[in-house]
Amino acid sequence: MSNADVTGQARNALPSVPYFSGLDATSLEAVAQAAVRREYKKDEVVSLRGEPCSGLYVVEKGWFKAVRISPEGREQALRFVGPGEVFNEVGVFAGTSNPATVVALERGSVWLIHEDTMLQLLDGHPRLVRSVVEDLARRVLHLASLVEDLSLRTVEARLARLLLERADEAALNRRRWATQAEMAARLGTVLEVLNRALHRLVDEGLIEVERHQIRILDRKGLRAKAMIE
Amino acid sequence: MSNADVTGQARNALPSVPYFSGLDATSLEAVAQAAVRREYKKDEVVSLRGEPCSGLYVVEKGWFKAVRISPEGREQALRFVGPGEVFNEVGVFAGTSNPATVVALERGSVWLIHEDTMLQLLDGHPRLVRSVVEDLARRVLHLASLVEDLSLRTVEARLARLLLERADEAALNRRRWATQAEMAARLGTVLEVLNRALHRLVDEGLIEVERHQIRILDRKGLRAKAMIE
DNA sequence: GGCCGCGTTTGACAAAAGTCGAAGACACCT
DNA sequence: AGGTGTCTTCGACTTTTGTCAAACGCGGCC
Repeated sequence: MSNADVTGQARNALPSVPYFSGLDATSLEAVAQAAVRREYKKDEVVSLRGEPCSGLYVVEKGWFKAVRISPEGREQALRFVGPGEVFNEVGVFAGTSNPATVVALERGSVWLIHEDTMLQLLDGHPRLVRSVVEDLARRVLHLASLVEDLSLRTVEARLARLLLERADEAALNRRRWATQAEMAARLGTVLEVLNRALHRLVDEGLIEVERHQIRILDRKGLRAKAMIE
Repeated sequence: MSNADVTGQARNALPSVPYFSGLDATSLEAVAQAAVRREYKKDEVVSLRGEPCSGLYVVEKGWFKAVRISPEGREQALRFVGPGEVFNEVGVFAGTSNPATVVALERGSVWLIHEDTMLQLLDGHPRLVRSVVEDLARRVLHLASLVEDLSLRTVEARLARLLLERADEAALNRRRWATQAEMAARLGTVLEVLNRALHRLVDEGLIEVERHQIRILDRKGLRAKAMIE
């Protein structure tokens, strides 16, 4: 594929990304010119924590996770990122190395934009500034809740919260990669503990677990477990 | 004290705050006009988590802590804030309610700036934008490390890290309000657990605890405990 | 169909963290 | 100097979480 084709693809894909929605045609073109496409297979590492900042990533296709890993190999997921979302912003805007290790959960692709491009773009693009600032503020909010969860709630309560939060209607459809091990990493615990917590909720009749979905039977009961308020 | 006097004070104090260092005279004047001064006694609540966003706070004097509190009353400190620093930015820039409860650790004072003032200021002030964006990115970084700590490290390892991080030279001077209970809240545990961890480090000859300072005897040993790398 | 691999489930156990109750030490106030 | 309240220290105990090892189930592949 020629260079021009790739830029054309970028020109096509980027405007629909919420992050860049406020950009004028000229700037979008500049970003599209500067964007590089990358593809990843399941479990491939996109960026490694501590490495020199590689730039801003925009997800085109597939899902990715950002994690911190302990010396012993335990994993804490910081976030999961899907199509249209952006990651590694923190490294770019704090001017530091990559803030987390990012791994592909399935086959997927991203656009990589060099940090200088982003930093320059910040001047004179008020709508982009708003996007960036709001995005960062929301990330702080999300991490603060994660801290609160880890520090003040049991695994069971965290699980109940997760289920309530992510279940539209009465059921939560699990993606192919959303195994119990991934859920455990998200909640900051291990597979076995999560599994037991899940079954305790089943035994109490609050949820029902099936092949690729979890059904919520008793929202009120879950809320009590979640220790909301 | 008259209104003019108060504004004069603000005009005097704000330019030395790093956050506002990039602002031109006209904008600084606008901020000074809009700033309200507040005083707090020890343990007074400055802003309450979940309440409508009260604006951006700039610390003039004293120390404050931002915390999340569980229904049972356990406390997780998110950060400690001192003179020249800013808090509640996240509520302002995410457009949400107050992200955390903030309490005065000692007698102190702040300047309160209404959120609209800040949001308007963002347009056309590139240096302020840089400050804000970098500040938020650093806050994300800090919380990510806190998450990593809580999830992947024992209390003892967290304590060792805290000591290494905050001990300039070989000693760490504790402020009057830095009791073991506050340290415990910072590390996400309770008084007794922290106390025991502290004494384990003493017994192993890594540190020495005195009235208002902690002396580090063996940096290398501490680093091993901290599980760095 | 039978084998293989991944994800799930289970039990027994170990370790870390949290709770309760109480006593000691110290700093500050009168 | 004595008393009071906060901060610190300690012991015994409970609960929660993590580890290890093994079996099970289901789907895809030869």
